[in-house]
Amino acid sequence: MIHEEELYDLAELFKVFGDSTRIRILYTLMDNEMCVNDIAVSLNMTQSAISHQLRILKQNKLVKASRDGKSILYSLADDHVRTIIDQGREHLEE
Amino acid sequence: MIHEEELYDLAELFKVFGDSTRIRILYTLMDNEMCVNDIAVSLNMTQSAISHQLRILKQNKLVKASRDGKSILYSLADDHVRTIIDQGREHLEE
DNA sequence: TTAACAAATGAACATATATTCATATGAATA
DNA sequence: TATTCATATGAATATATGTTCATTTGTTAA
Repeated sequence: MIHEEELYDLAELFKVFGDSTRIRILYTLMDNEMCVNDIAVSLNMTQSAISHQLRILKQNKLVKASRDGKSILYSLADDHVRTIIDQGREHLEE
Repeated sequence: MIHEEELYDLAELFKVFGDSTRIRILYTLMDNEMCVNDIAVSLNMTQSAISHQLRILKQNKLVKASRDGKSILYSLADDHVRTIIDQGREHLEE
């Protein structure tokens, strides 16, 4: 049984996955952790745009950050990210 | 390996789940199939708003429709809907 | 065949949100 | 400690999208 409030939280969570920039960031981080600027270069977007989206991903506990010298390395927070993406892919494959 | 285009499709799919009205509709349909008006009453929304959202859900193959007398019954298209929602819930539970 | 009714549609509006641009922040290292 | 550099932030703008309202569509049942 799901409560009304939980459904809103669920929608919020999926909304985070429902943006191409964010999901490309998540995909980029699937292989290895990366710093903000490298992600920006990799996705051919500005540092600012990536930083804004990383904040949302971090708020929703989909990525985590750790400092490495001057840079901050981002990586996937846990395996749910992969699982949720995989389920989505399975749905699309039909 | 995921292609760029597939990532856009994934974002589109999750965008569908990322709206509270749509996810409430999906949740409502988890128990049993329902007609448009009953969904509207159940969620305390207009028939039009529900119909608009059902169209998006149908386009993305998350629900399917079948006629029953004057009404049209909607139901979940397949088990991926449940699985994706369940994965989202698991993430939230932490 | 036609009246009635449920659902679908389209335009308009309001709101949410992604990106840009300029700038601030803050930790590292010289 | 001062400077440098990567990242974060805030305001502004443009765009996307959800709901409403009025109306149309299309099927059922009389």
